[in-house]
Amino acid sequence: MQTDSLLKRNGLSVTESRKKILQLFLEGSGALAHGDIEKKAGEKFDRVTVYRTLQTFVDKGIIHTIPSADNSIRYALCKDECSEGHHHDHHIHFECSICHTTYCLDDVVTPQINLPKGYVAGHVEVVVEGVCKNCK
Amino acid sequence: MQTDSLLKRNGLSVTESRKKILQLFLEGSGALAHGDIEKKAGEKFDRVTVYRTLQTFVDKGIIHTIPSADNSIRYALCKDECSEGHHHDHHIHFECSICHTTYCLDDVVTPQINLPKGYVAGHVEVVVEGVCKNCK
DNA sequence: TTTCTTTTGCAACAACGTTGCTTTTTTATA
DNA sequence: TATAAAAAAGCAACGTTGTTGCAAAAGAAA
Repeated sequence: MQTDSLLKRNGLSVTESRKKILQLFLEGSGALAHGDIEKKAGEKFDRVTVYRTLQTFVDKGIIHTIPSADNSIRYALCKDECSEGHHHDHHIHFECSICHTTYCLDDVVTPQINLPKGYVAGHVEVVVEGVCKNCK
Repeated sequence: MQTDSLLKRNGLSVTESRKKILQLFLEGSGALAHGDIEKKAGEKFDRVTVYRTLQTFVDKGIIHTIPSADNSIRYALCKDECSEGHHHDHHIHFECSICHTTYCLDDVVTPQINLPKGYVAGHVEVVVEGVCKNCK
């Protein structure tokens, strides 16, 4: 099973909730917010478990967070380069203003930004809002 | 008074709370989260008033929101080009990972992003995380 | 000043997120 | 495969954040 090996590879014990939540990320195309997961998991798990599982996955580099301007952080699967305590999500994110799906555009890398003197750049987040290919 | 005319120019009645909150934005350099405002306004206003005032300011194009990955939207003053229902904040934002101040870098415009076929870009948000000039 | 309109504050509530602790599940090991 | 140790889940309780309806207060207009 795909989920089992992914969990084991990251040094996590294999539990029902972790498998289920990971499955949701693997089968869906878009990013998921905490609320989406609670709904899709079908009242099967406690809210607390969902919070803790998401946190664990972020810590292990299995998923990453996507910033938003509406106070609802979304999460999406990381590609292979991520590992514990070290995210490498150099791609940009796209939010469809019609269907509200959030996509990781893995092939579009974040641009180089020229900052004013004195500022040192670390991580760059780019979120593009617009209309996705399914909603045109 | 600066605040009064700014409010009037935007068709808003001049009230104590609006003046005070606007003042906070005018005198500070960084962006403010709802919580910051509640603290700085010194228990003078009801939480609800702060929420409603911020919403009103956003609607009128006086302030704009800055997305974040930590569930705490920040707000900052718009430049003159913004108006009701029409924000023009084409600048990028910078979050210092040491002092946690969020700056609007008004002179750095958002880059052009090449999206995959089928995606139509609307607004582009760029948030750079790093070390600011005061914390180096 | 008086009237009308807008905004504020309050109360109540709903959603979101966290923590400590007990029970259950998973893992490791015999 | 049975058992002990470790890890995770569930539960309850709580604090914070954000929303709504309505009465009281403040601001605008005349």
